[in-house]
Amino acid sequence: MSKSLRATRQRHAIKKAFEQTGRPLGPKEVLDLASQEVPNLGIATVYRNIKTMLEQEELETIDLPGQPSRYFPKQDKTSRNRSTPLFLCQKTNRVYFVDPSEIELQIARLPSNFVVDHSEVILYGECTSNN
Amino acid sequence: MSKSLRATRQRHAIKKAFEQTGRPLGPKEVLDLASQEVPNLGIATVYRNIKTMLEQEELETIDLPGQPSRYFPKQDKTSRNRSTPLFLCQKTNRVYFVDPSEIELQIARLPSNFVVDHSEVILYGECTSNN
DNA sequence: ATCTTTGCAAAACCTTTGCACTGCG
DNA sequence: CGCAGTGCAAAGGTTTTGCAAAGAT
Repeated sequence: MSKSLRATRQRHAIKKAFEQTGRPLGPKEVLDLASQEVPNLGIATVYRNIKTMLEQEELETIDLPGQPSRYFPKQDKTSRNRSTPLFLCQKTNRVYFVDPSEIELQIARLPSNFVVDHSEVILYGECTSNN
Repeated sequence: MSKSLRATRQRHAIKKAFEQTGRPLGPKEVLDLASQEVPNLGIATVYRNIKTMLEQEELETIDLPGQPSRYFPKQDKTSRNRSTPLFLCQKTNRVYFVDPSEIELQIARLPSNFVVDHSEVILYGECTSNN
């Protein structure tokens, strides 16, 4: 049984931030966005809500090498899996999802004692324009 | 020309720590190991030396999603290939370098406002035997 | 003697926690 | 009301920086 959650302005604003941007957000990004709606929102509240939403499996963690964790609303389990390619804009430090069908990864011969379970592709570059 | 570096006990102990373990180390691990040789070694000195060694390309950064940065002695200073694929054994948590020639990554069409600089491929799986 | 390097402490970050207060149910 | 949730400030944890002193060349 999941524990009772109350509908607060803060929680609503935080969810809205995730839903409206469509890309993984870090706690500070969430704070900035949600603060527009709830001015005195505290960063601790953001952290606590992210933690709760992770426990509820409403969010998933998006980790990139050398980067602090970001979070994103969990999709329908079929629509996206953990090997979705990611694009990190090195200018804005924003992360975007890349259409997996645009990426082809081929693995030839690895040493026979290596068995691959899954893989991850991360693109680094720059995004122009785009608010 | 590279800037002049002095041979200090601290720097020597830090290099030795990397060379003797043969695996990527984090700053705290380096401190613990090198402190055996230089008791009053400070963590700031470790950070500064790692930074210097990175600039000298004596070390390279090994970053994996969701894990703190570790550092590893660079074998070949001429091949500064930051997109070498990595294999993470999920059983031993060890990282191996994968021969890039065994990996082929093709990127079809991205949104026109995304320009890719470089990419990273991480394979997750298991390695058997191979101490 | 010069000038890099060090140790220490403080600062700068990021994330978590304690606590009294707010406000949902 | 009762108690989950919040804001604030303080506390941890990690990495960086300022500065006087140590030490390599």
